Amino acid sequence: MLNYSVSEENYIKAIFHLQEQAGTVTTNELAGELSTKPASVTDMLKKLKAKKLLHYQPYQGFRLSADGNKVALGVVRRHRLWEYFLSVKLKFSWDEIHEVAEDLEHVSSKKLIDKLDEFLGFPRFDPHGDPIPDINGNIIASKTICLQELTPDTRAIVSNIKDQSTQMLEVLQHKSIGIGTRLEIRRKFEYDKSMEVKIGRLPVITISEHLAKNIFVQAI
Amino acid sequence: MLNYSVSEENYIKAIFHLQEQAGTVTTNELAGELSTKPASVTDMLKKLKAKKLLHYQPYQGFRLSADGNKVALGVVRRHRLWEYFLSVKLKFSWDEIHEVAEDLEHVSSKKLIDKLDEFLGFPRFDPHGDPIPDINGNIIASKTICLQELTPDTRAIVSNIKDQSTQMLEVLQHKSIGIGTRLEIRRKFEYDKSMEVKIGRLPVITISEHLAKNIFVQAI
DNA sequence: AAATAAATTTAGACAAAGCTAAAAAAATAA
DNA sequence: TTATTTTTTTAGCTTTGTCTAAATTTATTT
Repeated sequence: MLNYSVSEENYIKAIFHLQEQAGTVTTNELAGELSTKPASVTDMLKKLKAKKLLHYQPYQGFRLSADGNKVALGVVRRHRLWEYFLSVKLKFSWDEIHEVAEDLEHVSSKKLIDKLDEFLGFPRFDPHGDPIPDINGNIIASKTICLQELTPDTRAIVSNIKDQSTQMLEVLQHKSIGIGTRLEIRRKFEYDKSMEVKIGRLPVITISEHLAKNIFVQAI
Repeated sequence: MLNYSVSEENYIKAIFHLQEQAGTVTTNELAGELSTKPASVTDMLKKLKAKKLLHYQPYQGFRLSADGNKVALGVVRRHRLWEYFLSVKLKFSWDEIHEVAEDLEHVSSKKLIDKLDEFLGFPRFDPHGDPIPDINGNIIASKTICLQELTPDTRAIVSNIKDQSTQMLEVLQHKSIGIGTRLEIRRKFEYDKSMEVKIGRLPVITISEHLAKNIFVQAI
C-alpha cells in the first residue's frame, strides 16, 4: 500500500463522506467541506486522478475509484479507532475527540493501527456510533437507530448515547451498558413503553422509555 | 505555546540531542544527523533564529535559546511517552517503537499528551531508559547505570532491561520487576555477587549477578 | 434561443522545505 | 604567511499545496 500526504488523505476522506450521500461530488461541495477554494480542489483532483484514486472528468463531478475507496477506508479506520481510544482510554469528552483524531489519523503505520485495534478489543463502533472498518477495510453498513424502535427478539450493539449527563452515565454504569454492549430485546410493554433487555449472561434488566430514547444501537 | 512544523520540530529535537554532548552544534553535524544537506540546514537555522529559538551567528555554530529548549523538551516528552505507550500497552518490541514515535511526537495537542501521561501512570523513563520530561518540561538528569554497580542502601528506578528473552521476562514477572519499578539495594554478597533487593512492601528478593547485569536503573 | 448567472478550470504567484552548484569564510598545511 | 582544504553560506531551481483573478463551461432565465 502506497503512502499519501496529509492533504491527499484529507481530500480522499472528505470525498468518501460526501459521496455517501449523493453518490457523486462537486468541486464546490468539496471546497466547502475542506474550507478551501474551488481552484485548490481542482488542482488536487488532477493529482488524485493521475494516481488513479478518482474517477473525474472536468466539469462533470467526481467519485473515488476502487483504490481511492480503499485508501479512504484506511483513513476512516484510523480516525475512528483513535476516537475510541481517546474516549474510552483517555477519558476525553465526546466533543473533544474529533479534532485530535484528525491529526492522529495521518500517522500511517499499519502495525500501529492493527495493534491499537487489538488493544482496544476490536471495537466495531466509534463513540459517535459510526462503524469502524476492520483490518481488511470491511465496514458494517447497518445504520444507527434508536433503541426504542427495536422489537422483541432483535439483537443490537450499543453505538451511541445521546444524553451524556452524570445521571445518565450513573444509570448506564449500573445497568452495565456502554458503547459496544451487545444486547437482545426480550419484551416491550405498551403500558409505559418500557422494555426488557438481556445483556450477555446478566439477569434481564428493564429500560424505561426515557432511557431507551437516548440510546442508539446498530441492529445485528 | 505556538505551533511549529514537523520539520522545525525535527531540527529542534536534533539540535537538542547534539548539543547535549558538545554544548554547541555545527551545520555539518546537524545535516548528518537529519540526513539532509548543509545548505538546507542553513536555511532552517535562519528561520529558527528569526523565531528566537536559536542562538546563531553565521559560521559560528549554534545552540538552542531558552525558548528553543522548551520546544525541544515538549517534543522529547511526546516522543518518549508514545514510546512507553507503544511498548507497554501495544506490546511493540523495543526496536520498533522509535520509528512510530517519530510520527506520533508531532501530534501537538497538549491535552492529549497530558492525558496520555496520566493514563500511563506518569512514567519517568521510556523503554530505552531515557527520562521523560514532566508536564512542566522538567527532566531527570541522572543517567542509566547497571544494577550490578549499585551499593547497599541505594534506591533506584528500573529504566531498561537489556536481554528481552522469554526466560528473562519470566524471571522478571516472577520477581515483580518491570520498567519503572522502584527498588532499594539491601545487601550484596561478594561470594556469588548476588544482591538482596526490596521492592515496595514485598518480601526481600535475591537477584543473581547474571540478572543484575541485564537490568539498568536510574539512581535516585 | 440568447442572455445572464453559477460553477469550474486555467494561469500565474507565493510560502515551505528541500536540492545543486558556486561563492565566501574559516581552518589547516606548507 | 600564503596556499589549500574544509566548512558554511548564498543563489537559484523544484515540488507540494495553497491562493487570486481571469477565462471557460454549464446551468438557468427570460
